[in-house]
Amino acid sequence: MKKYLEILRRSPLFRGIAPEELEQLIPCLGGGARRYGAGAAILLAGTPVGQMGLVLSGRVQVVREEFSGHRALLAELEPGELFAETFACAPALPGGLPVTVLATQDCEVLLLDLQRVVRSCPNGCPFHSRLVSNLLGVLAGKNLALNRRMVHLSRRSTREKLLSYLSEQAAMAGGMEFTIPFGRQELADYLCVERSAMSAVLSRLRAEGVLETHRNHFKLLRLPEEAL
Amino acid sequence: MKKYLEILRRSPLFRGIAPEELEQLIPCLGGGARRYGAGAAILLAGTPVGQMGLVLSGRVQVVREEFSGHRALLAELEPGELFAETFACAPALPGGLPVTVLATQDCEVLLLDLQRVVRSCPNGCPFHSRLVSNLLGVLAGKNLALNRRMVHLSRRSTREKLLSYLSEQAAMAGGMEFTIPFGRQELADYLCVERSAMSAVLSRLRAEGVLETHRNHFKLLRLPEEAL
DNA sequence: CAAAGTCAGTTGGAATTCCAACAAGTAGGA
DNA sequence: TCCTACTTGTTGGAATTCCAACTGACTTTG
Repeated sequence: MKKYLEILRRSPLFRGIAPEELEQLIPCLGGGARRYGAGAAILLAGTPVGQMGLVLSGRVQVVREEFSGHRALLAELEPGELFAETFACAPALPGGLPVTVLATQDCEVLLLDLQRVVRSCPNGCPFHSRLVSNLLGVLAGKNLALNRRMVHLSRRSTREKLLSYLSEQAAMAGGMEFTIPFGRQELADYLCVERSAMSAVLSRLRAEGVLETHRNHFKLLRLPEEAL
Repeated sequence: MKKYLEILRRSPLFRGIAPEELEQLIPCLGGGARRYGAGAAILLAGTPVGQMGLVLSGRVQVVREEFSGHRALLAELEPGELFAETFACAPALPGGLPVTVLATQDCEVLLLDLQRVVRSCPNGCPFHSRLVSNLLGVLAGKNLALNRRMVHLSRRSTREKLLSYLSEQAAMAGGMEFTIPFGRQELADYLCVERSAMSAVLSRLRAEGVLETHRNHFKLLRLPEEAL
């Protein structure tokens, strides 16, 4: 476990807890590192929910088994990232875990029991409250990200979705010129629109003198009313 | 405060905590009820975030002040409901609270400091862990609801959005026949599509023998492939 | 440098959605 | 019952999106 202290210290769950405190905290959470071979199921859909996981090494996929038998990839996680925390925290999921977590390579994960995280431990160790605070922060952060995306998705047209996203980015950057973290296909996926249609809309916006683009770098010249 | 014990007991935050324990817990959270007149601002956008609120009486609106000065109504809350909990739990929101919370009638609100909720109190009162658990549950539940909706919204066409929603409802009801909690306009709003276009799509699905409808009652006869 | 790959933009016809207006059905109150 | 209000379904033309295929610019790699 020692060799993973650095990863833990930077993980969203253990952030802000000093290494020496971590060594004290981990056993107190009953968390042992487990090793999984490539292709193994770490958590299986339909099984009771109670623990969440943290990737220590290797790579992990979260997938949803569709009606049709088709597998939808929901997330691909790197060391330090959390999984299943939402399900572990949700009150009573009927039908058990709605996703499967797979090891795509040989990997090690730390499985944590929610109850142990929430209850302040008998030793009264003071880092629990930081832990809880971090966990709340993770859930709230996801919530905000989902909400932000929802605001864009709820716009009806590609044009409105784009303008909504771009004006948000401008606001976050604090200016009319900014670089976005997506390529065109990724942006189209994020906004749930057709890439080619989006490209056409971007061209139109350029022609209208609304913006200029260079790859991922955007400059908004003026905001049309649709941006709200 | 006594007269609100029943509301507290049923609120998502204090659920599962007995009344006598509540009386012990509330002061320990430093939560005093505050009274606001109709139209007063309970929490103001841009101010630092640190507390969340619980409606005790009256009615409260959460609104977002848009760029344009336009006000978007995000939620309308009744006694027992929580507000601003996501913002209070999110780590460091630059720019302060992104929404304003208004009293639309005379009302009473319990404002709670997140730090007090998270830190197990000096008296070591054991209900904190239940409280934390509840709060995690609230955030996780919102997360799941947002995710569910996102799955539908991310479908490209009205038809796909509808089928996605209806097959989810069927799955939740455990059968091909179920009643949805929305009227047509509300459903269209939830799925972010045009009501009339949606009506047309429903007609087409009926004509294709995919489903039957009677007001809010639906019967799925067979699932086309687009439903995934 | 050439070949292959990737990314953004363009195009055109089919399909869908948007929008406004209207029609038909239902519920509640006078 | 009549009136009114509300909900749902329908329609038609304009606008937009979808989809597949292609072009051209730039990158990577052998």
